[in-house]
Amino acid sequence: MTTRDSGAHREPTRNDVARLAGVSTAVVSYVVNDGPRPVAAATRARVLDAIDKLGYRPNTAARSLITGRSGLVGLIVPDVENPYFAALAKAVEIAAAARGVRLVLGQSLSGGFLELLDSLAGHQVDGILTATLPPAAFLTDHWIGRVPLVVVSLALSASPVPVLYPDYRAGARTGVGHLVEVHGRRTVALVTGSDGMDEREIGWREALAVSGLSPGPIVRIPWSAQGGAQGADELADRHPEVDAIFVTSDQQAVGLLAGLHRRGRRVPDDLAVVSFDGSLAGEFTIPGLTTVAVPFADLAVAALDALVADLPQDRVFPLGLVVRESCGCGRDGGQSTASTR
Amino acid sequence: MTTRDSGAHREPTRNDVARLAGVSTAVVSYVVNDGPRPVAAATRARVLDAIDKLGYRPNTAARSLITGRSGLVGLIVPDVENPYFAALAKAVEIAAAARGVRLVLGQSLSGGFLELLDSLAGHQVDGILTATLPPAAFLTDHWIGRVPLVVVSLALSASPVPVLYPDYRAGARTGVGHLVEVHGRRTVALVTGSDGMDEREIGWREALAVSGLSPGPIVRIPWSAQGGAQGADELADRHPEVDAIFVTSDQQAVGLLAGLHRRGRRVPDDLAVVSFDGSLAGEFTIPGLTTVAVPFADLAVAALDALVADLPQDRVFPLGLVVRESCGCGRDGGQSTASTR
DNA sequence: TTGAAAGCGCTAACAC
DNA sequence: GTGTTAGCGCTTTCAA
Repeated sequence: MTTRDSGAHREPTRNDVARLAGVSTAVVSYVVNDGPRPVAAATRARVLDAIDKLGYRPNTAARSLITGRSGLVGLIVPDVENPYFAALAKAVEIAAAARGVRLVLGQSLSGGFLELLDSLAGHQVDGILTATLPPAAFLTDHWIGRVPLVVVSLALSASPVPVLYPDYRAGARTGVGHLVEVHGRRTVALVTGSDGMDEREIGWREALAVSGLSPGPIVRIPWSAQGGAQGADELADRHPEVDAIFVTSDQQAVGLLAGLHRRGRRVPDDLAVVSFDGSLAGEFTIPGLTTVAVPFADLAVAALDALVADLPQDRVFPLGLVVRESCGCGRDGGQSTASTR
Repeated sequence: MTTRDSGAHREPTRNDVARLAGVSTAVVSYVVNDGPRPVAAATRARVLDAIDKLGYRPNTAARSLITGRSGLVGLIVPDVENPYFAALAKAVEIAAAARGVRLVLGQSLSGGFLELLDSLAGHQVDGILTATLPPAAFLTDHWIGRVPLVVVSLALSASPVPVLYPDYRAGARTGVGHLVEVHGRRTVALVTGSDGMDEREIGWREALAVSGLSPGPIVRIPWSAQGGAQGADELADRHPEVDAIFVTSDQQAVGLLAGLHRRGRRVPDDLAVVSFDGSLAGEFTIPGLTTVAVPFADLAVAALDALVADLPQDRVFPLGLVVRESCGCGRDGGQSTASTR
């Protein structure tokens, strides 16, 4: 019933393989790593055979000790259960797997950010992706020159490490523009998780300004569905004039939709809603959530590239608009897409 | 702007620390590991000081080479973006972090299960938790005696490795029982992702039998929100007599709710719905989803225990009922809980 | 209480 | 094409 027979099965090593194949250990390495020296076909076959017989599996810890590379990358997110970070983690894991790299996951909710970094670095990860904002002082003082670090999905300016993120500003413009131009909404509220002016807020202002509209009310709430529900209450109570809402995350939108429903405000008839993320959370809401979609896969691939190639440049990614019903588009509007402008 | 100055900063090693502190490398180990030999307070202070000055961080790969333990555990899930597995991954990461262990995440969607296992084992993980069902032959033939493996959240019988899972059967009984006993529903359909009789189906049958009811229709759909929407169509089209639904996952329930809404069936008035999981997905649906809740945290802690202690026993965990509105309980029913019977 | 040294499994010169 | 061998950074036995 138990899994480990405590030592009964010592894992076979390169030595065992060499012995069984009747070759030197170096040759085993050459075969396993496909280099750096050539190996005769017959020899290679013998080695492969021995590997198979023994069930030999290279010890990456030992390899890592020499090469300095572990084939591990760290990903730090606040909370994987959050649909946004779940989508990100999924994409990063896929991109990493495609490179033969494994993902070490760390949640910043379960420990200090710095401890997490140290722990990951101690495990010899080849690099760390963080979607949690590192302490500002930390970035400049402590980390430079250590494990490659890339900040992903956070719009940091003047960062000492590479930063890759969706174009929050253009994305917000797209979403709000849709509300205004396609659906003719005039008073677009912003329901945001940010506690200060951020890129999405700027985009929201810009889209409104382009159409000669002034900004609607701003409702600041936590980055959660719960927060969205609060936002619905605040809007219903204090801003009856609002005819559309741009909300900064799908998760907040889910709570917002539920809250508006409870308050008897109909979406999209009374209030049109456009959200931000393109996560699974908004796929089957009632009504379906129109959302500005982050290109998770592209972001993940590029972030990993930045990590392994150690590319210095920041990158910004264009977003698409996933049109469902909450904006006022009919069911037949389907899931069409328009990219950010 | 870049992170790594290519060799400019060699990571300090135990040797550097020893030299700076004027002690032998062994002493550094004693200090770092707090054993196995005692160290004089003054010496320890010098070592600690040197560690701090140098920013020394033990290389776990090297340590792992000797000790055979890496401080890494693998977690295999089909897809982290799925709210159920996201909840599981979150709980496991938290439980692991509490033990000073890091989580290596593998998604079985992005590669073969066996390759994933081999890859994780190659990285010297101390054990592997899998929420993806391993190939049956594999479990018996290939793995025993290798890295400790624990199957989590899958009800396998007669497994050669430890299996930990929520009590699907009793959980289903609780959910269906609530529909029947509290809300007096008589025709309870089962909307399930399983393609054969599973524990949840048995529980559903049992709960119905207890009340002298015969099983309602069974609708088999994929484990996705999309699948739930299909289920709603099938129910609306072919089973108008149904007055309640027990659905096997929150994610399916989300799609089901949306589908029923689209078809004009009111929940809970026309149809009461109880789901299974207790994930975030059902928290802000319209109406709020009543769901049988998996104790993710307990499961995660126990699974890790099983892994490190190499405990042979299977374990089954009781579930609670999170009561919201989809079952017919009023809003004031609140989020009360009842445990599985 | 401290130090010297063997060696964990592997890679990659370097020699043949 | 293949073999020999010096370490990678670390733990731990054994001796001092």
